[in-house]
Amino acid sequence: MTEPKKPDAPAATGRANKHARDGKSNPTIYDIAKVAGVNPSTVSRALSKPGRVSAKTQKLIEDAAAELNYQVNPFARALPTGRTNTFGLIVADITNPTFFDIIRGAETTATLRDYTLVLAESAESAVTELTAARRLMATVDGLILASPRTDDDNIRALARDKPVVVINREVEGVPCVVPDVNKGISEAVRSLAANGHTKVAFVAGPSQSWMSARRWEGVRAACEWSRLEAVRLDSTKPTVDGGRQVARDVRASGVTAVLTYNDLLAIGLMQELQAAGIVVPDQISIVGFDDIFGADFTTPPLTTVRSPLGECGAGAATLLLDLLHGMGEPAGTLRVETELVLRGSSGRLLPAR
Amino acid sequence: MTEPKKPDAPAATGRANKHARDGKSNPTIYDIAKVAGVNPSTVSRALSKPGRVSAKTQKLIEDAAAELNYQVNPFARALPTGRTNTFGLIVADITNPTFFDIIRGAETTATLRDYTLVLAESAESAVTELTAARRLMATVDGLILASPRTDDDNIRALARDKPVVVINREVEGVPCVVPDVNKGISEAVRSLAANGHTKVAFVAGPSQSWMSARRWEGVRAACEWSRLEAVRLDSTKPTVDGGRQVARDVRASGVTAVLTYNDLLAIGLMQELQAAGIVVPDQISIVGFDDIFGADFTTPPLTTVRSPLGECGAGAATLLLDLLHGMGEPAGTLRVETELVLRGSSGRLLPAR
DNA sequence: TCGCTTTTGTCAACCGGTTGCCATAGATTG
DNA sequence: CAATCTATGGCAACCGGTTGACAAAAGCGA
Repeated sequence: MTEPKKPDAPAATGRANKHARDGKSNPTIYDIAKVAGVNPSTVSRALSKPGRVSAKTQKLIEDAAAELNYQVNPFARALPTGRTNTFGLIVADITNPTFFDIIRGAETTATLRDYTLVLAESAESAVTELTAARRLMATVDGLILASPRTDDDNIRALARDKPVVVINREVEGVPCVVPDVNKGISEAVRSLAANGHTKVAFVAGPSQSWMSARRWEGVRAACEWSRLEAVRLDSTKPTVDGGRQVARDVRASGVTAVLTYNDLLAIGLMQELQAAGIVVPDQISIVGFDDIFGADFTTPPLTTVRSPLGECGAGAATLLLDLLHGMGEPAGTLRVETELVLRGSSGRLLPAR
Repeated sequence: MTEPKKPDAPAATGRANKHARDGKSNPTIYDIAKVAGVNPSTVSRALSKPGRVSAKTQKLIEDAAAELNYQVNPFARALPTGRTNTFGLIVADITNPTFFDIIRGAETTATLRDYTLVLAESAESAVTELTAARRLMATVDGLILASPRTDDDNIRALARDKPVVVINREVEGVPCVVPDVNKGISEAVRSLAANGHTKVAFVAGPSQSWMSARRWEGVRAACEWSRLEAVRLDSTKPTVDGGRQVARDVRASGVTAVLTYNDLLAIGLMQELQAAGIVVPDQISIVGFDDIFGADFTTPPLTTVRSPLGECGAGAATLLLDLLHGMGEPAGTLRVETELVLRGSSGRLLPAR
């Protein structure tokens, strides 16, 4: 009974017909083929290889597809080709607002180009991150790593498998999207210098954070240029809580202005200092990084070096998709501009009363 | 030169061997079968049907799988079964912090149970939402809709296809997770009443928002109970900006306390009122909803009715996964508690100076 | 009108698991 | 010890597109 053709059948008297439809599950290219009176492979070509079939047949097939309300089965397509029209995005912490805009930028670009975004979180752990990355690798066409904690070699290993784009970090041999901190930082430091500050602190982020190192470098260089003294303080974690905890060190350091690794730290620091009766910015100026959601909720609103996070997400997605479609070269770093957003938390030092 | 096999090789004389490995692509169950000396179908059973094969064979196969570093091909599995170990989450706005915790809750639960989360955004549009939902439906096992804008009938239609769970809205016949507003609201209103307020306003959210309607109902009922006068004001959009815009109406309404549909509106409103020189809470009390990230960044920090958003996300994911695994009944609504978070933006009215 | 190139459609073999059905071997029972 | 049952592994047909090879058809110049 494996004989699919019935030599004597007058009409479609489907017996053990292989691709018989019973109106139950979704229509397939076989159904379309039957309706349009062509071979299934012709349908496949019409639907995915523009120009491969004649305009006439194309139209015929498209009409049949529309009539049947056909939708390709992504798995059936993925099985032989490996393509899934999907890419993964791994962030360190979904509730960290730094990533919100990155996620949105990537999602928007994905949808725009008919891709689906798969999201995973690493919970700030390098091993979780790598596990998630490996897991995703199986089902996506490419991967975006936002502020990855994994080391360079592992990232390169992933990148050998499928296209990978890194955000907020530079990895040799892997395409990256990083905010160029210099412009924003020098604006910030110049502004502080102009307001009479002479000694500033930088509150660093996680020790393995590539970006934290870049920012500290930038701050130190800018301070040198402006002839300010710069000191570096460590934080326990890059959160509001971490900011509160570092307040002691900040006061002890005797600086009149602070730049922090990120806005969260800045906000926590400001809260703690204010709780201790210190007036911002009269007694101390505070400058954050990133301009996250909520940075302007504080009183005074936070001065910060804005990174165009949405742009980073969108840029990384674009880079990845271009890579997937064979356009453009594999490596290279995309730099996006940063700028100072001057709000109320920084300004002129008032003489002590 | 496309001939990879040498027909005269002495060993491993794979002829037109169907599942010949060349060490290139990923190992398959056929490779395992060969190594373990069993049939591929036995491998399949050993790997996915616990108990179907003998312990001895099981071990044999597992060892071979480990040795080859085998990973199932999700597409090959999905094709015949339809199962993908994936579910979708659609939110109205990725950058709205209300959804952050929902996303995290869902993601955490997903990872915990070996599922992958696919995220999509509807950009607050009912049609985009439906499109995204339909698109996702093809590739996921189930769907979570957070604060959907689509109408009930369309949601039910989706739910007929695959399991759907709704957050922040009740849809007859579809399992839902909703914060039970009453406890939090009555706490809030009682607190206002105790502080001498007699007339409060509720700033509503989007007109199609089910949750906004519930909250207004809750506020009105609680006010009636506490013998307060309640008025309802409309907002243009449920954002910080919308909050700023509604400030005029709030002042015109002559109330001394305001509850807003969400924290974003509350924050915007507070900013605008403060900019006009009004002191919060001395001259007006403000209470938000949700307790989003950043609600405590403001000065004074925002009093708000907290919804356990993370719990909602996790609960919805759990509900969905249980449904997918045949446990539990299809419908029913999961209610989570809300509570008042008393911070500085509400309190006793000071007599006008 | 004929041979030659270019389209265009068909055939069939995949991609890699899953699963119903069946055969066999070992266990159980009378 | 024969008869029956059950646990286990094998066979082969799917799931639904994709694609290389090829043949039929069409276009075209001489």
